[in-house]
Amino acid sequence: MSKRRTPTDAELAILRVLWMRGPSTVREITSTMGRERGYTTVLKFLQIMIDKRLVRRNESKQAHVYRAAVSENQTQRQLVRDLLARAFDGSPSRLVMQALATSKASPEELAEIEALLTKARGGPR
Amino acid sequence: MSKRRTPTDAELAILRVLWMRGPSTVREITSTMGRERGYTTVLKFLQIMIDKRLVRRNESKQAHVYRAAVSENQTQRQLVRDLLARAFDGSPSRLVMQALATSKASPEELAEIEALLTKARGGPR
DNA sequence: TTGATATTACGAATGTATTCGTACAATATG
DNA sequence: CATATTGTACGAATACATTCGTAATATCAA
Repeated sequence: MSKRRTPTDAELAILRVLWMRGPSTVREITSTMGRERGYTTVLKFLQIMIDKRLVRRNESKQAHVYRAAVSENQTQRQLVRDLLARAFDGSPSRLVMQALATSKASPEELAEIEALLTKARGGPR
Repeated sequence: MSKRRTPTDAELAILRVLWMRGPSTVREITSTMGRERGYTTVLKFLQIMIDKRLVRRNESKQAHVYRAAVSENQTQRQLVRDLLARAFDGSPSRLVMQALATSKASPEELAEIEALLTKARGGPR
C-alpha cells in the first residue's frame, strides 16, 4: 500500500482509457489501447495502481472491473502544477505562452481560452 | 554519445541554474543550488548532459566551464508539447484552464496572458 | 619539492518504471 | 468429467534515473 503519487506515463495511458470508457476490464483496456502494451503488462499496472490508489476494482465478476479513482481534472491539475514548479518557476503566463506557441491553437481554441480568461479576471472589463 | 532527449528532473534543475547564471563551473552550480545535491552528483549529471548534448563545456581552465546547449524557451516548449500529448489530448485550452485554475494567477499575470492571447488572435477585435 | 586542496572521471549502489513469462485459478464447452 | 479458454498473481529481467564514494589528476602554497 504505497502513497498516491502522480501517475507515470504508462499509468497515465491506462487512466486515459478509463476516463474515456468508464469502468473496464483488462481486456477492454488492452484492446482499446491497440498493440501498445501486452495484456499482462496492463494487468500489472492496474495492480500497481490499485496499490497507489489510482484505481479501484470490482471483483464480483470473474473478469475484474477497474475504474479510475482519480479524476482527469484533478490529475491534469497536478501535472500542470508539477510542470510549473519544475520548469516555469511557478509562473503560469510563460506556460500559457508556450502552450499557445506550441500547438498552433485553432481560432476556436483561442476563443475558448479567451472566455476562460475573462472569467478568471472576474468578467469583461 | 546518446541522443538528445527531454531533460530529467535533476538535469532540468541544473539547466535552470545555467539559464539563470550563464556559463558556470560545477562549484558555482552546486553552491547556487544550496544543499540539494552533492558536488560529484552535479558533476556526474553535467557529464551525462554533455553526452546527451544538453550542455557544452570549455576545458581551457582547470575548472571546466559548462553552458546550456539548449535554450530555456526550446526546452519549455518541448515539455509543454509532451504534456499536451500525454495528458491533454493535444488540446491547449484545457491545459491553459488548468494553469489558470492551479496557480491563482495574479492580476498582472492575467493581464499578461490576455496580451499574449490578443496577439495570438491577430490583434484586438 | 611536498603536502594540502580542488577538480575530474567513473564505477557502483539504490530506487523506480516498464515489460513480460509462467504458474495457478476460474469458467465455459463438448 | 476432461480439456480448452480466459483470467489473476507475481517474480524476474531490463532500462533508466539518481546519488555518492573513491581514485586519479591538477593546482596552489609554504
